Formats: sequence, C-alpha cells, structure tokens
Amino acid sequence: MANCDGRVFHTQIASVMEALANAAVAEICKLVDDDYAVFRLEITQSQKENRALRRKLQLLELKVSRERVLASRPNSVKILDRYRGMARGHLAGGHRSFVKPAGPNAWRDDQPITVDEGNGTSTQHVILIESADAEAAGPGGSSLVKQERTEGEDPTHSRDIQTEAAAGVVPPVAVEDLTTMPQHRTRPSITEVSGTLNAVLKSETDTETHRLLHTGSDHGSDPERLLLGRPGCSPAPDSKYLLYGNTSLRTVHSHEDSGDALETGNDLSRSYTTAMDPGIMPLVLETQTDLSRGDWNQYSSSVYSEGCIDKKREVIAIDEVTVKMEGDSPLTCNADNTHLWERYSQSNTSDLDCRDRLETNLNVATHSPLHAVRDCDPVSPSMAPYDSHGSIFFDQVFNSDDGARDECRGGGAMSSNSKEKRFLCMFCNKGFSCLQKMEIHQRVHTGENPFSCTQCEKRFSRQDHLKRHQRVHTGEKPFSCPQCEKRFSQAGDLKRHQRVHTGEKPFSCTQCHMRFALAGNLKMHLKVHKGERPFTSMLCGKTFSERSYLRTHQQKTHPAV
DNA sequence: CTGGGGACGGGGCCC
DNA sequence: AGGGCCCCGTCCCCA
Repeated sequence: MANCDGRVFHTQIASVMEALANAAVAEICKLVDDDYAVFRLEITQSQKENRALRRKLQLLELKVSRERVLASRPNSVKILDRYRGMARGHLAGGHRSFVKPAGPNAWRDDQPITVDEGNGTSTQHVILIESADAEAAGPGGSSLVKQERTEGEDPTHSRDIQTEAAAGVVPPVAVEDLTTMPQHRTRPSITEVSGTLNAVLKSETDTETHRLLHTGSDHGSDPERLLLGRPGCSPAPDSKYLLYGNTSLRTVHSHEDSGDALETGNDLSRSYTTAMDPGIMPLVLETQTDLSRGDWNQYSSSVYSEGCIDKKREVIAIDEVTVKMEGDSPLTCNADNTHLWERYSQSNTSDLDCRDRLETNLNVATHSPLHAVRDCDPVSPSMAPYDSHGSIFFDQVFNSDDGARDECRGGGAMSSNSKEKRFLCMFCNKGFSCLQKMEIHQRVHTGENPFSCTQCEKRFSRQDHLKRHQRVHTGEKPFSCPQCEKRFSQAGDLKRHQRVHTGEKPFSCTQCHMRFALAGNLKMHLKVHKGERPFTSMLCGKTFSERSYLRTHQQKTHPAV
C-alpha cells in the first residue's frame, strides 16, 4: 500500500515538474521573442537613421560640390604671416597655413606687424586670423589676434594674448581647472598650453569635446614635461592656459616661450592652440601622461579622426593636433631632446639643411580634403571672410618629408588613388588607408615609441621593429647565406651580404670609376673627393673624414687619453 | 680607405 | 582592420 502511494506521489511530482519545466520554457521563449522583436525594432530604426544620415550626407556633398564651383577667393581664413614670406602654400593649397619660426631669434627678426586694436597701434609680433563668416559671425565677422610682445616682458611669461572679437561671441563653455584662469578674462579665449621643449596639443572637433593635450615628448625622459603632462596638475608656472574663442571659428596658434631659449636650452616652450566652435564644443583642457608607455593610444585611437566628418558633415581632416617640437636646442643636447631631431637630420641631406628647415618651417598642419579645391587662392595680407566650414589648415610640421611634401604639392592623398587613403597625417598630409597606419606613421612626427624592449631600455615605434630588435638578445639569425652558411638576423643583411659572392657593386662613384657594394661605402668614398674632414682631434688637431678614423687615430696616437 | 656587418627607421604589401 | 613581413635606405662600427 505504501509502495503504491509512493508511486502515485512520484508520478504527481513528475507531472508537476514537467508542467513547471514547460512553463519555464514558455517563459523563456516569450522573453526571447520579446527581445528579438525589440532588437528588430532597433535595427529598423537604426537603418532608418542610417538612410536619413546618408541622404543628409549626399545633400552636403552636393553643397560642397557647389561651393567648389562657386567658391572663389573670399571664403576662408586669411592668415597674416609676414614671417620671411614663408610657407606660402607649399602644400597643395596649403596656404591656409600658420607658420611659426622655430628660432627665437627668428621671431625677433620678423618684421613687426602693426595692428590697430582700437586703442591705438601696437607694434608687436602679431599673428592675425580673421574670421568673417557671414553665416555664423555675422556682419563684421570677428577676428582673433595673437600677440607676442617683444619688449618689457617676462621671458617666462612672454605671451600677451589678446583677442579682438566681435560682439556676441560666445564665452568659453567649459574649462578645466578654472583656478588657473584669470577671472577677469571675460572674452572668449582659446585654451593655450605652453610648456617645455615639446608641447603636444590635441584637439578633437568631431565630437562634443575639444581637447588640448599637453605632454612630454620622449616619454618620461623629461620630468618637467611629465609634470606638465600629469593629469590633474596645473600647468607649469610659465604656462598660461588661456581660453578665448569665437563661434564658427577655428584657429591655431603657435608660439614659443622666449628669446632666451637658446641660452636655457630646455626652456624651448612652444604652444599650439586650436579653437573651433567653442560655442558648440566645450573646451576641455586635458593632460596626458607618458605617451611612450602606451597612454598615447588611448587618445590616438579615440581622438584621431576618421575622415573626420563632424556633426555638420563637414569634412575636417584633422581633429587632433599633436606636435612634437624640436626647438633650437643645440645638436649636442641630450638624446631625449634630440632624438627626433637626429631622426630628421638623418633623413635629410644635411644637418644644417634640416636644422634650417626646423627653424624656418616649424609649422603645424591640418588638412582637409576640401582645401584642395578651396584653397586655390594665395594668401592675402588683407582680411578675408572666414569660410563657413570653420577649417584652418596648418602647414606642414617640420617640412621634413620631401616625399610627403611632394605629395602634398601634388594633392597628396587627394590624388587619384586618394579614395582609399582617407586618413591623412596631420603633419605631412600623407594619406593612409587605415587609421592605424596613419597613427603609426605619425609616430615619425611625434617621436612616440610605445614598444619597449624587456631586455634593454630601447624603445620602438613599431612592434615589428621591437620584435626584430629582440633578435639581438636572442641571437636568432634566421637568414642564412647558401654560399657561405653565414647567418643574419635580417633578410636585408643577407641580401646585402650576398653581393660579396655575386660581386655586384651597384653603387658607383661619379667622380671616379670606383664601384661599391654598399651605399654607405660609396658615401664615405665621396668624402675623399670632397675633402670633407669634419672630425678633428682635440689633441693634435688632425682632421678625419670619419669619426671612426678619428677614434682609431686617438687610440693609436693617444692611448692614454 | 675600403669592405663588410649590425642595427634601426620607414614605407608598402600581404594575409 | 590590423599584424606581420619584406624591402630599402641609412648610420654606425669594425677589420
């Protein structure tokens, strides 16, 4: 009897469990169906939004096309830059450039510009950017004047930046660390960051924020710069964070600290300032930590623009400006401050040439695909209306890459195959097919070396270079010569080595008939013809064409020393 | 001086 | 899109 009752009980339990399970399954199915419906609805809505945005984009493209046809001269930023008549559009249409000479003396050499500020006439170095956007600024437009006093100023506080803005300009929307801001400053202002040798400024304009990032250059090597770059820290005492702005205005400023830079060496501050539609986009001052340790990427990935279409669907190529400056430091200054310079000097014909370029073409560049068609008019010293796109195009930084410069002259990334290369380097306008390639390339300009070797202190801009370098430590030599079983860590080294076996000497001297298997050897040989003997023994005055010769000589002749 | 190798920077291409 | 590789050029160093 008891067994019978137990079976019945179990049967009942089983049926209840089944019912519960069925109910649960039904519930789950219902939830899934509901979510699916919601999901589909969201997809449909997104598709609708996409279609609408696409239509909007097409309309704007049409508008741009019209402007390309109609736009003649008076539609854009005019920059009054009388410095040595430089940087007049060495990029394609790149005359929307802002040129700041690197050398403090160069500034001093500049002919002062006389600007009537209403209160009289001042003869100060002035960079004047005028906006007269008929749509946004209204009659009279507005102008933005940056001044650098040449007399009676504290070298470490050498900037006296004023604005001459039209009535109705929008005050700054947001500024971090307002305590650093002069409270009396009621005019709209541009956030300005100045620091030590290498100042980095980033601006983001395609979103709701406008960032200015200040950082050190070589990544932890300069404590002062690190201090400046540390989040939450106030700017250096010699820095001013100034904020002024203007609706529908995007400007870029550059200046350096003082004429004492050459003496102080490390105090080669420069700053770059951008402002764009501060009335719309809050200005947010940020700091940045050590870029070389990877912090950079969190900015670069998120801030770099992708084709850079802002909210108005205006194409703005550069939403971020990152400048690594090598100032007027002598070539003998420490490696932390010169490695970029050295890199440039390596890539150019001569140190002097490069240095000269650095001094005279210290520019920042932003480029918009639009400028290729809009910026066909030369820079005029007269004031001209500001264009409705609010774009300023900086000139090329350092002007160091001939190839890139040529590309810029020829339209750069806007040439025939430019459609695929829609990511433009903000420094040299070189086009890249994807964002990361551009970011990697820009390390050429920024000096960023995010990949560090665990075996030594060396740092690299690219992961593959780090990997290749680590063969130094591992001793790995994967490339072996089939003729002599010699092994090499790099394929190029093997290829070069094989000329030993083939006898190939592709490098021939134009002065004599000597031929060389290695380009470096030809280069060295050419010094014989030129009589170049730049290396002088401090002990005996003897000169040598190569440093190694001098070293060998000193080892032999002056072993004690 | 010349020959040659180690190592690195940068661009381009491929997967 | 991104990582990796190839290639080239260059600097530096040493025999």
